[in-house]
Amino acid sequence: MPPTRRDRRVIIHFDYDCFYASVFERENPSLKSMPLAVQQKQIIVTCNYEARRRGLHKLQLISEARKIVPDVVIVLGEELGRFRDASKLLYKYLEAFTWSGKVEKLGFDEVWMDVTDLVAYNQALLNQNDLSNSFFQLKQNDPMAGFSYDATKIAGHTFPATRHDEDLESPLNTSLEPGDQLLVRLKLGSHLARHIRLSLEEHQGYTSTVGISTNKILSKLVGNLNKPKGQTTVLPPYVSPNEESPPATNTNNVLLFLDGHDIGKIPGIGFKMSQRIRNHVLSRPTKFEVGLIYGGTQDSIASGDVRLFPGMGPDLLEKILGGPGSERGIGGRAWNLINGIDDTEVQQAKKVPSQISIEDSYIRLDTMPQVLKEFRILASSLVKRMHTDLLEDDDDPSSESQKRWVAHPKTLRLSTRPRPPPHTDGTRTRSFNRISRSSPLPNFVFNLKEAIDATVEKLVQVALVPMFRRLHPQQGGWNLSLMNLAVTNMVETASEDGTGCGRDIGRMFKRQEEALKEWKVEDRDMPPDVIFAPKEDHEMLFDDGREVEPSAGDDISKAAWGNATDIPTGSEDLLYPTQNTASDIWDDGDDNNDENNDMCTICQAIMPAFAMAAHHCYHDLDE
DNA sequence: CTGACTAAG
DNA sequence: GGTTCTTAGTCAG
Repeated sequence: MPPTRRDRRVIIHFDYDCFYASVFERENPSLKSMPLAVQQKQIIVTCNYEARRRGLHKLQLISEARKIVPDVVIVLGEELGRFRDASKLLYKYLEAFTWSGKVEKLGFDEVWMDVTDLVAYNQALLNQNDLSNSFFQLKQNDPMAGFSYDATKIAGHTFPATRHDEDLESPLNTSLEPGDQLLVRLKLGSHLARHIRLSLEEHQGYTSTVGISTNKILSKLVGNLNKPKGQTTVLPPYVSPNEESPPATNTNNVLLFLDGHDIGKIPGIGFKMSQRIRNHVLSRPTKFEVGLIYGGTQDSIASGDVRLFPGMGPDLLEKILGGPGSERGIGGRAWNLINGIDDTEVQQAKKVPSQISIEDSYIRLDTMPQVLKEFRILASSLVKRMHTDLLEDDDDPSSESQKRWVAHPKTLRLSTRPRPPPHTDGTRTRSFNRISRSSPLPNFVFNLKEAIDATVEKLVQVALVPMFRRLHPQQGGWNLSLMNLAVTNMVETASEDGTGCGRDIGRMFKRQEEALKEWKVEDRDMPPDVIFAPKEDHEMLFDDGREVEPSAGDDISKAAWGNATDIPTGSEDLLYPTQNTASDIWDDGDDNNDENNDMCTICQAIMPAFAMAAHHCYHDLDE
């Protein structure tokens, strides 16, 4: 039994055409007429359509490409900053069209927009007597902002390309069957999509390929039918008329469209899942060429083969896909997907990423000096990324500082991909598995006054080297093919503009944030809820306080920093009270926090117990 | 919370 | 499952 459809939304999916190449063409328009390829390491990650016309394609070896198109222009695309910037700009441009703010990015070059509200508004505006001269209003409060369009026609391509059962040119707007209401909304959606797509090209210089439907997977998949710079709408009917009708695929455009796709092409069904499904449907394991032979499997299974397989349904899929480690409810979700049902919302933009990571791959990385060198390179990029992505201009006139952290990652993670040592019989079981260790992120990385190189060096010594030892306790023998550095576990800093999203979570922490604001370090460089205190065993201890023994601060010695010149010269790395006494910070509510406050034995300052360790560190370093 | 894994571009 | 580099999410313990 196929699940019930809820086609109440209009979703547009944007995919910028050969995005990396387009970024370079924008910077240098003369490239547009030439075959252009973007290189990372030894492969072409993307190329423009002139290059494709001459036989190049994505993920091709550079050497191969040079043979096929000797005069190909190859640009290096390993620095992702320019792509990130362009992606952000285009995202902001698209976001401005929406009323709901439901705009979701996938990677650098894809965006979904939920335009249900704009479409509904403009549907109500239609004049049934003059549909061909309609005006699409882009703003609710400005009847002049918008564009003219012919509401009797759909804009761009459709799936199916021609409709067999109904005349597209003669729609009525009201009191129709649900399917016809859907047609009207998709029509408006297609005109809006075209307008935005052409605006994007005219004003930003990027062409895109667009899909229009009622959910995320259908809009994404259908766009692929006409690329580049095309758009495609999935036409109704989205449901089969009724049970006694002929085979569903004749009358249900969603299934007609989806059934032809390889099962692994359905978004959400990746390699592992499609392999397990294939194994079951073919009732034998899919055979891979065991060696290095390229070509994969010749056993490809269409989505329709799966959907129509005897006994297929959520329960069977649960048996196939379920088990330890699998997502709960995966069977039902997969069943929905192959039926073209995806009720997941288009997510509103998060202002802060939930993770920032930097990685590099290596042919051979097996000595500590090499590792240290790469640590410095990676950590330096990471700290710079944190600056560009997590700092914003501080418009607070009462402060002279210009930047403040919008979020503080709490965790630092080091991942490596060890190359498995050649086994006894010489067979190398190459694995691409990663292993990782994480630790609290030291506060000093938030210090904007220190030079980046100094911050990086400290980070390497106090955090990365210890983590590396936990990851690879052996003295040698390892050889890494990849290292990745990440900061995760973002804690958003309370924002003053009341429009900040995540009010529910904000409310939870509001009281704590308010209280801790007073404990901020100069220029608000520091996270309000994290402190650190060096420990005697050359490892750093970081915590949110309540688990730190009050005596921890006594263990501090300059030796913990390796050498004296690395010691922070001032109090910049430490938290200390700036204005209020601690008592009025913690005594504001029904919670009884009195026992959390302590007085410093040296300077008599009152502060939460958890801050005492760091505070003592401050005194110790002054000696 | 940590660490492994899956999926996506 | 492969190429590169990155992000997001889920699950077990």
